[in-house]
Amino acid sequence: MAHYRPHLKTAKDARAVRTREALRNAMLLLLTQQSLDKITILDICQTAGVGYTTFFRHHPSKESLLDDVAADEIAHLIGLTVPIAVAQDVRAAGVALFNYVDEHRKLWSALLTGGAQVAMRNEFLRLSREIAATRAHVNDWPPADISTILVVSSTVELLSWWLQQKKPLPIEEVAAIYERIIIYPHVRGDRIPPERTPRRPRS
Amino acid sequence: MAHYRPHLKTAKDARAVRTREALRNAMLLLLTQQSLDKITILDICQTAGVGYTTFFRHHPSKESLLDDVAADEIAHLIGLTVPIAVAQDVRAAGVALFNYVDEHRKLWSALLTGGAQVAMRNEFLRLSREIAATRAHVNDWPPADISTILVVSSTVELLSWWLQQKKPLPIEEVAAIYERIIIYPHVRGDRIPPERTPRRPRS
Amino acid sequence: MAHYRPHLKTAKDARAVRTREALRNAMLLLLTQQSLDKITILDICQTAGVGYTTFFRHHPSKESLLDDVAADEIAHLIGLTVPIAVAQDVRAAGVALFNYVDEHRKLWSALLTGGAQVAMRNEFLRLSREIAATRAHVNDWPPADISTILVVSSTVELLSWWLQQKKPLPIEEVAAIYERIIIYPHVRGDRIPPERTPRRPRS
Amino acid sequence: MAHYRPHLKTAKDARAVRTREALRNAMLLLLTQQSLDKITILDICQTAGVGYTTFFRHHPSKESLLDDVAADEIAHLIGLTVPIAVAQDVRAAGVALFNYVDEHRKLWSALLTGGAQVAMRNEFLRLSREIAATRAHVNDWPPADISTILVVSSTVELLSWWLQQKKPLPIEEVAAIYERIIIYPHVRGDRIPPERTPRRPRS
DNA sequence: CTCTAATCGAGACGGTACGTCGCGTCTTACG
DNA sequence: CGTAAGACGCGACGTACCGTCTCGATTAGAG
Repeated sequence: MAHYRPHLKTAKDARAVRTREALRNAMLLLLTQQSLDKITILDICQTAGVGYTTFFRHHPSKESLLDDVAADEIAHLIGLTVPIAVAQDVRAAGVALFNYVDEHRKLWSALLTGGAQVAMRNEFLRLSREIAATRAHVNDWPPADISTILVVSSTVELLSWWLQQKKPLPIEEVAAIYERIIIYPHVRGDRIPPERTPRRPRS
Repeated sequence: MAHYRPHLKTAKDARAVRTREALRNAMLLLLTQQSLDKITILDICQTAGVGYTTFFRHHPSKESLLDDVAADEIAHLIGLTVPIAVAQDVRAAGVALFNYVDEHRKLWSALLTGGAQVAMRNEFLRLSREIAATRAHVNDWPPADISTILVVSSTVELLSWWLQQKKPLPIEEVAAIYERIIIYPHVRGDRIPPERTPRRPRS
Repeated sequence: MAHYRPHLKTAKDARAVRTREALRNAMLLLLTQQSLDKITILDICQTAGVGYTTFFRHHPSKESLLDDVAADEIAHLIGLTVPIAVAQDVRAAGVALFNYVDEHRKLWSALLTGGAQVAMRNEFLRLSREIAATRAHVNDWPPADISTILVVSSTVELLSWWLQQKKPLPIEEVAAIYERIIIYPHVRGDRIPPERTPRRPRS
Repeated sequence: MAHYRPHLKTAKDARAVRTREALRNAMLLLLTQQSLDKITILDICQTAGVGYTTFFRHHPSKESLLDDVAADEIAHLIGLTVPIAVAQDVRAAGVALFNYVDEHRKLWSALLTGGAQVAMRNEFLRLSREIAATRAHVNDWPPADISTILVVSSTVELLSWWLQQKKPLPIEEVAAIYERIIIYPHVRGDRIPPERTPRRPRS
């Protein structure tokens, strides 16, 4: 967690805990209403019923607070899907992913459609890279880093799009998109060197 | 009026043209040095040798100037690739795309790696949607809009990544990624309904 | 007259004359609506139906235009009253003064109650000093200059006040104030002891 | 809120008090050097060693600061003279007035000859009207309001003139002008026949 | 159960950038 | 080819928000 801890011994002070909670809720509430960079620290404090200075006792910036809110969630999400994906069941991983987001739809709507999408993408990417670094690369093509980038950014885009739909696609369908469009092209076997790739797939 | 918009009939006033050009160049120069939101309107004006107020006679905001710079370029890029892609030659379209960007590497580095990536993605998306709206959808799955979003955002991510590499991949290779990872999953014929998709491609 | 003459040969150009007239009228109109320093040159030009640049062909500043409007009027006013006052008939001078202003009430209201009062006071003072300089001082006490200042500023204040009254005092009465309160203390020549003056002129 | 008004309860905050004092002093210093409307808010802040924004936390405008500076002084001045004048000793009131101004010559020079004369006249008039409203009118002629206006504006003119003289008149003399020319015509109570007043004090 | 020290709220402060307005100059296009 | 339109540089304004700081009130733990 990236937040600033004013005094180590007060980290579990009841008041401090309450303040932190209020700040997180305020951030989430405001994210449902306006874009991250339209939200001012003063807004957050007033929404949270917390003094302006107090904010800085806990976070050096808005982004830090957002990370505080988001990091846990993202870590959870990743922890939910990666193991399944590793076990080669991409379809099940996708379903788990969208199920989880659906169950916390309000939270994720705030995080992904409320103007924090870019920050979320970056945090997501950061965590994903950490995980990717610990694992052997099953494929050397495409290069690992661009794969991570494309998977993460596309996943975020898909989630964001899905959450914004008035009549969202059934989980089955969006998970299929996730699997077929986003993940599948990357995990496909290494049998097709680009230069031998047929120009038109179906020919 | 919020800002003074030069009259249409003076749009070809030599001074105004010169000023606009200076602003565009200044923006591009500054984008190579720092992120968009670190760039100050005053910075732009001083770089361009233009009065602060004059900026607002041409643009209501930095973003507007960036759009002005970017829209032409993006339109050009799209105009370069779409026709080829329509002609079913995705590989050639990719090569044309990366060739063009490579030939204007400095400009595109500024636009994509200088902190304006998000704005570029949005402008790109806007233009792409306009084009998509004019064309019949060859596939109804995945839904057209998410396809557009994923293609555009992934393309921007790939370009951005490619431009940032110290030793960039050869155009052939990056075009292959573009074709195989980004485009191909969307244009693939209806021969592989999701439910029949083998869970493990190589099995 | 203090205005800037762009081209000597155009001084009597019909168009130039028309423009000057339009500017003067616009100034007077605007003075009835707002204070002098709220009036912008652009306001004047638009009201006059004259190009912005054109203003500066005739006047270097708003104040110059105001002087142009006012100087003649003030000179006229002074020319009307001074001779009578010199002839020792202060009462008649006052009546003449207020009669003239009353006959041009609209103009003078603009000049004195429309926010140009200070400028008018200064212009009035300037002209009065010129006249005072040409005349022998009948009294050496109080010092001539402060007498001029007090008479001019008080006269302007009285006129301004009178013009702003919803139910203005009859000319007879205001002329009495002018005579008894403003002029008399300065020209006092012992012949009219103030205590014999009826407190209310008509009594 | 247009500008931030420090809360009443913080009115005695040491920092705020220090800032206000610095602003007042800066205003007075600058008034000795240039006209009020040549003085920039930035000038004031830099002279006071105060942040630009901070100015607006205390005053909505330069004029407001000037009033702040002036109101106390004017109130003091009025408080000094009115009681004596009420006690019918106009001469003593005048002497007290000019004595006080003389003792704070630097301050009053700034206020009256530094380009703030009009603002001072208005503030003076405002306060005088408040006082006049509380008192019975000894005379019904001339009308009370024009009397107040003439006395105030003439007093301000006289003070301003006096302070600008290279060789100022002795207090005795200027107080005589004040009494004979400005006050006497209004309070005329028959007891001090003007013709007995020495035309030149020393004669 | 008080007294002292920490911690909180409130917000004053210096600062940077913004977008606006008006001025007076200077260039340009048009009749 | 002169004149009216208006683009321009400039400087001041007033606002918003930032992050730091000072202050007074509240509270908690030590005596």
